[in-house]
Order: sequence, then C-alpha cells, then structure tokens
Amino acid sequence: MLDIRLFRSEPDRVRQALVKRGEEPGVVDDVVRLDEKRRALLVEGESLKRRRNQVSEDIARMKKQGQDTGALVAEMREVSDRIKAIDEEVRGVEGELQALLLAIPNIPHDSVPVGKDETENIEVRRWGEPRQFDFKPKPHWDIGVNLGILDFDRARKITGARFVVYRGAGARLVRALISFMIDVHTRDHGYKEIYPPFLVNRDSMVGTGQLPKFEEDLFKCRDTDYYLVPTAEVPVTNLHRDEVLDASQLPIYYVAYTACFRAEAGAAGRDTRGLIRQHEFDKVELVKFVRPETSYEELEKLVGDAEDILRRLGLPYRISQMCTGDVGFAAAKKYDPEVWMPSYGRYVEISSCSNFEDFQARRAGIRFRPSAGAKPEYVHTLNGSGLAVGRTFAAILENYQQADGTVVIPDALVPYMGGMKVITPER
RNA sequence: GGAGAGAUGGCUGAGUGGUCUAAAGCGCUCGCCUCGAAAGCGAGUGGGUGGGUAGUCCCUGCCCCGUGAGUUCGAAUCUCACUCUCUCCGCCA
Repeated sequence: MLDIRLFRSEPDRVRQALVKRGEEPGVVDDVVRLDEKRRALLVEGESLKRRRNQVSEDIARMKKQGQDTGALVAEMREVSDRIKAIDEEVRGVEGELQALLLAIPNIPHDSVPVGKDETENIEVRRWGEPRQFDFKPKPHWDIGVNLGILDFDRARKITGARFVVYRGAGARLVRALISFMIDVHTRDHGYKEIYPPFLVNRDSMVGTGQLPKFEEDLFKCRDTDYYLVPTAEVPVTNLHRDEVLDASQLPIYYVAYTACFRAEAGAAGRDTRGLIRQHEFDKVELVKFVRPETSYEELEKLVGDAEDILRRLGLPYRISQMCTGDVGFAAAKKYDPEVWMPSYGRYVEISSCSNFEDFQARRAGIRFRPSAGAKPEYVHTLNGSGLAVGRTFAAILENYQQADGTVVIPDALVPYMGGMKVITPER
C-alpha cells in the first residue's frame, strides 16, 4: 500500500508510476477526492465531539450542584445523533478509500527499466555455459518417468492434473535439495530457519499483497478464513505483522521451506508437461526485514544468495531484471534468476527476488524504532526464492542426464543422498 | 465437541455510569547523589489520526481499556454478538 500522503503531495508521481506499469492513472483522482472528503468529515465530526465532551463535563458538575440540565441534555441528544451520522459517513468513505489503496500497485524504483511486458526485461548477467550434448537430450519428464522417480499418471489419479508423485531416489532428491538449500543459507548466508504454518488467514494474505486483488490465484479452505500458502513469503513476512521491532534486531534474515499452492488460474494450457508449473510445489524462501536505507544493497545480496545455490549445483543461469510492466504488484524492483533448461532450449525462471520497500510493511504494520524514543517507521521487506525445488529438480535431471538415461548427482548433493552419485532406474 | 474463567498501557495489576486527560508497582530514559556503581530522591515515559504552521520543533483537537454493534447527555465500567487465551472433560497424531 502506498502512503496516502503521497497522493496529497505528489499525485503526479503516482500517476506516472501507474502509467509505467501499463495501468490507468485515473484512480489517483478518486483517491484524492475521497481523501479530501474524509478529512472534511473528520473536522466536522471532531468539533462536535469536542463540544459533547465539554458539555458532558458541565452536566456532571451541574448535577452535582443540583441544577437543572434538561435543556443541555436535549441539545446533546441532537449533537450525538449528528455525530453518529457523520461517523457512519466517515466509515463509508474510509472503506472506499482503503479498497482503492489496497488495489494500487507499488511505485517502481527509478532503476527499473520502463517496458510493457516480459519481452522488455533485461539480462543483467550470466553464469556457466549450457552443456553441449553428444546425444539428443530428453526433457525431465521423460527422464524422471523412465527412471521411475517421477509418476505423473498416479498423481493424476489420486489428485489431478498438475500434481506429481516423487518416488525412491526422486523423493530423496527433493528432501536433499530442501536440506541442502536451508543448510547453505543458515550456515553461510546468515539466515534463521523458520518452519511456518502452510495455511494462513486473510489478514496475512492482505499484508503481503496477494489479497484483495489476486483471490483467483489462491486455494481457499471451505467454511474457514484459511488459505493455502502460495509461497512462504506470506507466513514468514507476517511473522512480524503489527509489531514494532527494535532497531538492534535489524536486519532480520529468515529462510523457510514450505510447500506452495497455486491455482494457476490464468495458465491453462501452459507448461502442461513436467514439473515446471504445478498446483503444489516445494520452495525454500528467503525473507528479509531491513532498515529502509539499506534495502537496495540487501536486494543485491539476496540475489547473490540465490545464485550461490545455482553455482554450487553447477547449473548455468542468468539474472533477468523485470521491467516496469512485469515487476509484480507489490514489488518496487525485481530480479529473476533463470536456470538453463535444455528441453525448453532457454532459461526458465527458478527464483524471483524482490524489494517491496515499505509497501508490504505499511499493509502489515511492520515497523521499527530507529532510536530510543523515536517514532516507529516502516521497515523495508524483501524476499526471494532460494530456490524453487521442483524446477531445480527438473534442471538437475536435464542438465546432468547421460546418454544411458541415468542422471549424475551434483557433488554438493551427494552427502545429502547418502553417498549416491548417480540415479539409476528404480523398480 | 461439552463446562467454566478471563482479555486494561512494555510487564504486573486496580478500576462496576460523570475531574479515568486509567491508581499503584515493576521496567525503561534523564537528572541529583557518587571516584564509579548500587540504593535513595526527583522528573519523564504508548499508538493512531486531523487542524494551526514552510516544517518530523511547537500549539491544539479527536480516537484507542480484545473486536464489532447497542443503551445513555456521558461507557474501561451496563447490554448483545463475535474473536482469542487459560483450566477441566471428551476425541485425537
């Protein structure tokens, strides 16, 4: 959520930000109009309340002295009715205002390239060389099914499309990847491990920005207020919702594994084969709470932490920077690490690292006290995948496949696989 | 799921219709005292949102005693609903 004061002092800046994102700027005028109306009502209502407070004291005093208060009481009855009507009107206006503000995206940082959609994202850097195969490489769904470590057919039976069953060395590889990633981030990058609930309430979803705008992307549990998490970002960022953190606690780094559940409402027909786009997938997520002045260096470090996993796994990747048209509702700046996927013949998103500045913090009420006695200020929040486990699994199968259909396990994972160096067919 | 108890400021805890602009204690900050510290003494100590003003200084209003509604001239206090916490019972990995 943007600061309402920004609409008062720099409405043009908000309009320009919306235009850069390819959205209609007209909503800014609606916000300004409602804000003015709200303040006018507040001034009127509060002056009446002031009078009521004063007169109520007078009445108490007069009654104590046995004086007649009938006329004042009658007058206050009317004043109270008027206050009630104004308060109701204020609530209505605030409701409208809040609804608008919650649906307005963040302002892209000045360093974000202007562009209309994903075709105008820019490549920042590359690491590693895509391997030259001396045989025809297979897509990961064929490799995995042939090895007996992926079972899409039975997943379709027990649940439905866009689900998968991992078997044997496949199941172990998932577990190995999760442990490996968390170990690297906790041991070498300074993150604290968190294991949060996979169901969260509506307030949490509003806090990080999934709601109210993107309801159709989420799975909701019937007859409850609970949603399945689409990413660990939601429960972990909301850990500190409505808190005032001590400045000495910052920066806070968290790493969390969760399963992630996404309805993929707008993706019908896309990536229908394999592990790339599932309704349920595993992800190790990095979340930071930082002082505002440090958030852009923290973003670069965050991307570096995600990249480190890719390097240790020996997977070729590149870093894309999202343009204004593709930067995401809540983010001010976003980088997507993308892994080389031989079956696609291109780089595929395997992480997404964003600086939200105070956009989420304002929604979720996450503040810190810059110094003893100072007023609380909003923190900046950041997060990024480190990494998406299903896509990492797919990338390992494809990039480490051999002509005979077996898959070499990257050295870094061998200890997590109980010493296994190659995945051979499972019975 | 059943029965009961409860929700007040950073914490403990008083307060059952009108100086509650919430007692007291603890904690914290500052000052005095001290070589320094402790003790003691004194002062201060929340959040939100408006107005005045160029201003995060200052002046000033309104709101906040779990949440929401109601009664009343006036609600922490009375009524109703809801949420959450705790205790006991039942069920359960």
